[in-house]
Amino acid sequence: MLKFHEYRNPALAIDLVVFGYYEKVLSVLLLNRNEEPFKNGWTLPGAFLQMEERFSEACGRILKTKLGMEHLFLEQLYSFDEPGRDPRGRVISVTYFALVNPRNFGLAAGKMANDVSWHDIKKMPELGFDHKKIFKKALERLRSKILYFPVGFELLDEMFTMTELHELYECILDISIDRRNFRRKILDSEYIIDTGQKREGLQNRHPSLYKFNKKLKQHNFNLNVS
Amino acid sequence: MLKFHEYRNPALAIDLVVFGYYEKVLSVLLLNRNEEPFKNGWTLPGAFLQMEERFSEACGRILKTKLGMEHLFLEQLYSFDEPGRDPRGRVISVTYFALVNPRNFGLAAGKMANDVSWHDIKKMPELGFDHKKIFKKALERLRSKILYFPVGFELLDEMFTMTELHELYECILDISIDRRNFRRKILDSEYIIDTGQKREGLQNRHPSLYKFNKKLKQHNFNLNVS
DNA sequence: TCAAAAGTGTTTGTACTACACCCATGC
DNA sequence: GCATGGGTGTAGTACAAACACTTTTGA
Repeated sequence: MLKFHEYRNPALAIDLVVFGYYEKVLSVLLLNRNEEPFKNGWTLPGAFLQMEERFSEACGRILKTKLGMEHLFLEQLYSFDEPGRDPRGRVISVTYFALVNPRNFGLAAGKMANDVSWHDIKKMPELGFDHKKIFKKALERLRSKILYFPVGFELLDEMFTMTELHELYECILDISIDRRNFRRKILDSEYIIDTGQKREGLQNRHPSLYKFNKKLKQHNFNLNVS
Repeated sequence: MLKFHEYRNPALAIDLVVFGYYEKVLSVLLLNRNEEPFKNGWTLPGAFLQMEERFSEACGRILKTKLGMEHLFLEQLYSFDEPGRDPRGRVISVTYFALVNPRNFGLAAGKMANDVSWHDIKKMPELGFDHKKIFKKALERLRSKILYFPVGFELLDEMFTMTELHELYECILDISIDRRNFRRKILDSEYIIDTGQKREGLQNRHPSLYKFNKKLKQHNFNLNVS
């Protein structure tokens, strides 16, 4: 009897949607391919799953070797199966999305190596394979997740002002939210803690610096925005 | 150069969590295995993905050949990757959950063929592989989904009373919900339409029969229960 | 006329919305 | 003092929770 992997099986790829937030812009990391198919076109970073490898290990491998990143927030997104999605043959793609603060990886200038760069989600180029679809699904997930889970803290510095958090929400959701109501809701939810410190050196009143409340157990908050 | 599928790839299975609701009990379809591993143990129904097959086609194949069912509500759940989850070798499992009205398939008596049967979700046996984990994830998804999506209609007859819908929600969520507030909320949401007909032959007041409003476009309802 | 379930109404409290106003800082 | 954002307060409203009461049916 054959072992399972000796049968013909579809290849299994892991593809990542890595979101970064910097200077009031939400961006995604894209790779410029240097080989066919889609040579010189943009795609999401990805790799084939190794036989003994876990999904999370493959994600870590991609993040580290292709992007130089480690220990990011990762969440499985969806698995894609269209038979024609890769012109080279049948490839199933298990996708994950990741959140990163670009400043933690020295990519703040907006560019990395020649073949990797951040792209404003509002100015996305054409993407190879079915990666546009994957990207859309990831953005949808991020937008719904941020309403009931403190996802934003992965994207900001360890300490941040209320205004920075507010701008992040408005940017991701692409809506405007009343500054004062947002503030009250976030503070009531106990997701963040006032560090007692202030951001200094600004032209006007020095805002309080907050950090994420890591001890919070219950995620009993719902940002009800229309 | 080798084709992708000529490399060693993990096998890819599709496993299904099929929920059925009948006589105020939420159940899951389980298979009694007649071969190793887990011989004579219970598992979720599943199959290996064929090379040219889509996930949804594999789901349809499992539902039809093993369970004699067709055209069910299906939604992708999650993909599982633990290297040890199948003792025979590396197998990735892409899972789906399905909703079915058992009465539509003549399974109302609670039993089917020798090796397939409904199991009350409150009296689940041990499951082979990592299927307990998959089941738990499916139940979790069902419980969260029912709060903002009219998922229940897949489980009931085409026409149903308000009380039947109410009991379904209480059963799935495993909580009690005020009958009158539930009624108002559901009616306000316009998810269901009064057919004008009544259920007759009961010992007391004849309740209205409703059906799902298929024309409803916007899913603007949120059943806020604690 | 009684029991049981269906259907309707009402009070109360909470939480969100939409605002106005004051405070701290650098210039 | 003034411009600019940060921080606080409040009236109005909508909606959900927690109730009581009436109606319809079969026996």
